[in-house]
Amino acid sequence: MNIHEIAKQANVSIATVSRVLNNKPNISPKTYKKVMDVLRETGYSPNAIARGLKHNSMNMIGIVVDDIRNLYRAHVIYHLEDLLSRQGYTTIVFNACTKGETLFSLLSQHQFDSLIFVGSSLSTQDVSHFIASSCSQKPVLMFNGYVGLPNVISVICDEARGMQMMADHIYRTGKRRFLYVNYGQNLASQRKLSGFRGKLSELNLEFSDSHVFEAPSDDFEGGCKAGQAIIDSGIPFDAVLCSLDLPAMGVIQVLRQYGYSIPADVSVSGFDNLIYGKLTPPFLTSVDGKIQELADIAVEKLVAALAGEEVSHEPYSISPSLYLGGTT
Amino acid sequence: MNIHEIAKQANVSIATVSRVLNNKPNISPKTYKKVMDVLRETGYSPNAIARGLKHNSMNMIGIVVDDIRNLYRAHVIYHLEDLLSRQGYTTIVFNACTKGETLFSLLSQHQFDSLIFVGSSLSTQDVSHFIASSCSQKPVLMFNGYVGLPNVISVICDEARGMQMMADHIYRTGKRRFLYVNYGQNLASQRKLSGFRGKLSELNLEFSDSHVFEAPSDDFEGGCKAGQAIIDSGIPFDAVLCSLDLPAMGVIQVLRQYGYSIPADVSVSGFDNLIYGKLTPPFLTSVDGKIQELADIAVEKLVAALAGEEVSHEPYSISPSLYLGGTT
DNA sequence: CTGAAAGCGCTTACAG
DNA sequence: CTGAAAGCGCTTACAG
Repeated sequence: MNIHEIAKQANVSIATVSRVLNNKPNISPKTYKKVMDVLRETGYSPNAIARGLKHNSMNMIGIVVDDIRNLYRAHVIYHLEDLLSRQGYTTIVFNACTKGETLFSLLSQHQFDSLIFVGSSLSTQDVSHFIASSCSQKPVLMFNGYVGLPNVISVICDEARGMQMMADHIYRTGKRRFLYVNYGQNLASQRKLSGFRGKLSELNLEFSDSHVFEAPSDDFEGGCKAGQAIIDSGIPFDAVLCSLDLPAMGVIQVLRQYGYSIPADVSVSGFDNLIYGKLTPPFLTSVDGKIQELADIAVEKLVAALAGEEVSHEPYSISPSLYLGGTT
Repeated sequence: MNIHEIAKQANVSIATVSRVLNNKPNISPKTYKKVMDVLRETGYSPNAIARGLKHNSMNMIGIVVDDIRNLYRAHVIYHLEDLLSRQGYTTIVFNACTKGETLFSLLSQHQFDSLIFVGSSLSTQDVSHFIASSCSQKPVLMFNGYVGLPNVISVICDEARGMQMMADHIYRTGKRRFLYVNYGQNLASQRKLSGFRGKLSELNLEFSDSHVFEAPSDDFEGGCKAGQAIIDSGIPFDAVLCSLDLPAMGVIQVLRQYGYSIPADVSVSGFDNLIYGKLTPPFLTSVDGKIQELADIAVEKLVAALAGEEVSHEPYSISPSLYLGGTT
């Protein structure tokens, strides 16, 4: 069923059918009705590919994410898809972790209107090169990431500030000996750690590299190992700030095994405020990155750019908030 | 940059460029090299939309899911995307929960090669009607769902069997007074409950409708409320089987508050074996639906169907396995 | 207000 | 082995 058949049945030209289909002006009511009736009868829906060829766009936006099984990212993708679909865009998610070398070739094969990279783990040299060489003509969005190119919009959560707020909050509860559990080396983790360091020095608290513990993985298990390392280090402490929720759960687990009471003996905090921290009380105190709000802003800026508006390429940053659970 | 420019630069016809692009036979090595050189120089990549118009397919598969923020579904989507992209298909995820009335019109606008519905919450009359009326010519896959139409492939986890295995396991640990926490009325929850009932009657254990408690939501909170209802009912019990992991966590939480020791006084089990149950010991005993295995089979069948092979429309079912944590 | 025609960027018989 | 031409299903100036 194509536009020619509709035209034949309605006794008009395909141009007229097309006009009805696209709500163009200058159609006589009689003709409009005649075509509409056939459209309804046949349940015809126009071929999006042909339409896309004409417009050189299928209103599709590619979203690249490391691995959607991560709950934070699943939330981001969910909101981006929701907001963009309301604007008439279709989103296509690529899990970078399964693509390897083929990722960039996949991305260039499609005629995407725009690309979104979710998570600072994707603010890499490779991605930057790719955008510069194959994607410099269309708007690109880094969600919680940054790449210094003129066509790239960045929206980020001010993680440094989040960590400062958290350290400040825990300080006010009376704790003074802070440890830090980090995971990874991407931009987000660097921002978190530097915010934390800054606040501690502002508070005149002792802090050195030996107070930073690295979780070997960004999950519960990784947190357990970091917790064990903390115990083994023999360093005295009464607060452990973690750069992610899941490792924080592991840390709590190990500290409890060693007889520490949370938060009486030790305060523990996470980052992202995911449901993971709310499955058993006391709920995990965490930094909330306001995913939905960030997604709102991101989509607004991207849609403006897609409409041809000039947009600032200064990274736009929002301040997170604190979720106060029972672990601090 | 289009095929005409490449042809001009290489001094051949567009037909020849197209042949090189598609690795067609009957090209002289000399011509091949000439074209290849230009292709490489320019970094040209063919317009997928134009190609799609010719083939009337862009090798795209729509995936419909209620809400990708659910971890079980995120895992399913992840594996489907991975497997299908290896077969050259691009997947497009629609979160049905945000689409409302527009879902079906969105699905028909695109020229998808196939549609996948993930989760038994989508095995509805509406979906069935839609497939019958607008999608009867292409293969459709119900992932852990079922619709009785000739072009629909179904792969399902045998949840009834999973619940039987779980009841049997708990029975062997000596428990005799079973309660059940249900959520929702979809096919999966019905299969779980009926499997559970069947096993109990086989074991000659007392069981009635008053032993089934409904979680008002499929999350931790819903489980807490079901747990409270169990306490309030005054019914004696030493095992609570839950139809999902998250509510099981809530049940455990409330039972602990009332002084029950898990699993000494009460065994509690979940379903799906997600990470939620592994954030604090004892880990939640749960039924593992073998998502990855199911996805493998699903994609294999779908790809066969897309290649035109006749496939059986009998639902294909795999047996889950038990993950034995510390709550039973 | 309506239609004939060109064209979007490819692929693929067909002819040579 | 290669090219000219038709055609995929639309949209959109252009002419009337």
